[in-house]
Amino acid sequence: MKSRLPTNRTCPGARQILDAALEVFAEHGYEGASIHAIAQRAGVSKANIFHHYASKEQLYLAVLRNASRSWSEDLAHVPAMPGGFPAQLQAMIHRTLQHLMRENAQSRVVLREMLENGALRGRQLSEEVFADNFEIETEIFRRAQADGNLRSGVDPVLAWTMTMAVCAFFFQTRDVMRFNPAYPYAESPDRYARGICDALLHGIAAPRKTLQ
Amino acid sequence: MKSRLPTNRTCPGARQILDAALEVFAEHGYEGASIHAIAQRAGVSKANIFHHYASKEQLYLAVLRNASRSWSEDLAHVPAMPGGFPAQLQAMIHRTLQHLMRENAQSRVVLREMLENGALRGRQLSEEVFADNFEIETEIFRRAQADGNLRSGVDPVLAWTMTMAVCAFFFQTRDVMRFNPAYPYAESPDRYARGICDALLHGIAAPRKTLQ
DNA sequence: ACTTTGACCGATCGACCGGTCAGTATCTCG
DNA sequence: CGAGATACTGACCGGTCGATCGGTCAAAGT
Repeated sequence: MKSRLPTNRTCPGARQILDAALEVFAEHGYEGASIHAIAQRAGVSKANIFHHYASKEQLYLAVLRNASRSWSEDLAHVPAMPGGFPAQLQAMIHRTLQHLMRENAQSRVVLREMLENGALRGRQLSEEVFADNFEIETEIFRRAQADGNLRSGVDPVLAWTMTMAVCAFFFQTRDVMRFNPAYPYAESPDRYARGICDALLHGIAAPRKTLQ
Repeated sequence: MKSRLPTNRTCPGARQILDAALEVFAEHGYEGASIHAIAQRAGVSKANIFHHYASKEQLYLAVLRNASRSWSEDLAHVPAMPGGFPAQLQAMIHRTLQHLMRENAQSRVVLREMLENGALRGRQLSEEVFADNFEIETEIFRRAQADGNLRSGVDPVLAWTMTMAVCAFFFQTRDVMRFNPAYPYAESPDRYARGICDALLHGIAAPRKTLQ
């Protein structure tokens, strides 16, 4: 009988297939990824893939699920980190950037899934994951506002959005920006994180001279 | 003989094909878009597409070129807008968000092309467009810093990056966020633009009480 | 020792892919 | 009225797609 899920944790073949599928999906997208290419990279036969996963879509969903879990696990305990609000924001940016770059393929698949809203493939899945992380991470900003560390006029949701946006944008444009000599951050994400954090906290407008 | 470029400005068929291709490419990506689907949406035969465009890739590049030109034209005269730096930043954010949403399909194709760096399809093209807009738009921040309106500790390039990031992120996550009741901005981009602009200018950190 | 089970494979299916080609309709120019 | 160029089409090509088939093989159960 055909198994609908990776049958066993210790089954080596299914894991190899999942890893290979992650890379191929990340590189070519869902439609551009062929089962043949995945099978080749995994070193198994094409038919074996359909033995472990019911269809291409199920395999893709398994990859998405894996990536989402990895993201949640990696970012979950940021709220519990020590230090004041600036230190936590710094940690959040640093962690997010680091995860995006270390788990490059996973990040690419997830981000791509969000852009392609038209396809209903992993929409519910990404909504769930997004909502989960949204809940956890905005809590940091809400608490900071309650503690008087986030400016009272700023919506915590907006602050979270900006933080995530600068991280995602860096990751997405990095490969293009790398060849732009006027953009110095492609190779130094740490410097980017520090600059972003400072600008986010204290703003980019010059202080009013009348008050200085 | 087969024409390698859209032969004539006034030829109606080529224009219909280009429009249909834009939508299909935006919806399914390069690999997922089939010539058959494009032909159907354009109301022409499949072979006719290859009469006006030498190949699927040439058609895609024409779509990309069109989208890039549209973007540049729409955003080019932001630097010349009247008002101080805050007003210009506001205008830049507003214009960018508005263009992303009005030219939804074009924006989606361009953004997708940047994420898929692996494919060398329109990489050179997107690099050129990116570099062009980069040059024009960062100039706003450089001039603001020279005029003493951008805080001296902030890199103009970083300020531009943050501005573009929040716009792109809003556009990309909008369809997912729409179903998140805790996210109030999906349906009100103007409110988002104002909030972002304020937070960017004045920061999200609470003012030091010792100095207040 | 015999059966069952699940991992795995080569061969193959029908559908669809990008692309070609011969041929037709339409228009322009002389 | 032709002659030639262009817009356009239906039929078709080789190849690849996701998916299925019958079958092999080694390990586990009894």
